[in-house]
Amino acid sequence: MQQTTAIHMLESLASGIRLDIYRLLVKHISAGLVAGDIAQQLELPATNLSFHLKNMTQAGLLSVTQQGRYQRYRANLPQMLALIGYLTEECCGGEASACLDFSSLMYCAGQQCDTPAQTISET
Amino acid sequence: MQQTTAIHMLESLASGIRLDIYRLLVKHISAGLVAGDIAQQLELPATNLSFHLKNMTQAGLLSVTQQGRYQRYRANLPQMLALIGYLTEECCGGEASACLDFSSLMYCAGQQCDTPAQTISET
DNA sequence: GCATTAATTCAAGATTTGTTGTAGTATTGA
DNA sequence: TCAATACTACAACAAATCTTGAATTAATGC
Repeated sequence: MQQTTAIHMLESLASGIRLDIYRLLVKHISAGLVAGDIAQQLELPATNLSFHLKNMTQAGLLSVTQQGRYQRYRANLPQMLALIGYLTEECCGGEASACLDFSSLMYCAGQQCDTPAQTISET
Repeated sequence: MQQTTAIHMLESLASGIRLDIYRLLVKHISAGLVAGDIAQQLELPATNLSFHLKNMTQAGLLSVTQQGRYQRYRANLPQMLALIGYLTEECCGGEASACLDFSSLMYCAGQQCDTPAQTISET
């Protein structure tokens, strides 16, 4: 990963609204959400949401597919994994796995999930 | 992790200089580096480096220990892991490990490494 | 064709951020 | 005590970012 790519991703995520958008889309990793749904769930004006969605898409955080007049957004998890790899590169002199401990974390990565995430329960 | 904490970490990392600092300190995960060494390796004026180190420390990305008149900085990897957990929370409806694939990544996490990283070879 | 809905683009103002130079604090060693 | 070193704090200007409202494009259904 290039440095500029990482910066764009981090800049994009470093905003309360965009962080909410990203985390919401991670919860709906397989199906994604259309812009209107996101606007409704996060109570954002369409104009402002559109600004942030464009920002995140250009940063590579999200992918978009058009469905008629709807735009369906999804979190780009492989790209997030690449960012994490960039951030932790060359740790322990290249022997990264030497001090790895992810057991207590709740992740979801690799390719898209095959198990659809339909249960929405954000407080 | 609170949202404000995550934002501060991401804001802090979303800068070319601070990203370089962080990655450099990840390479020296166990021993860390004093401010002067960082300034020398990244060719930064002391004033500017100090500004960024303070920013990163306040964001929780780095830890500092005083050694005489030197300040030794280290990357706070557990905090980075917490951030990653926050970003990927509730993926796949809570069944995060269902679609996990970290095999191709180079990580270093958990507590500090026990194997010192002395080999410095940034191009 | 025409009205409606979904989403984006554009311009403008307020806020925030980054860099630099100067000054200041604190530790070291003679 | 004095000078040198390591690092930090402050002020100020230039640059980038966020939000909002009005206008625009595109797809749908009658």
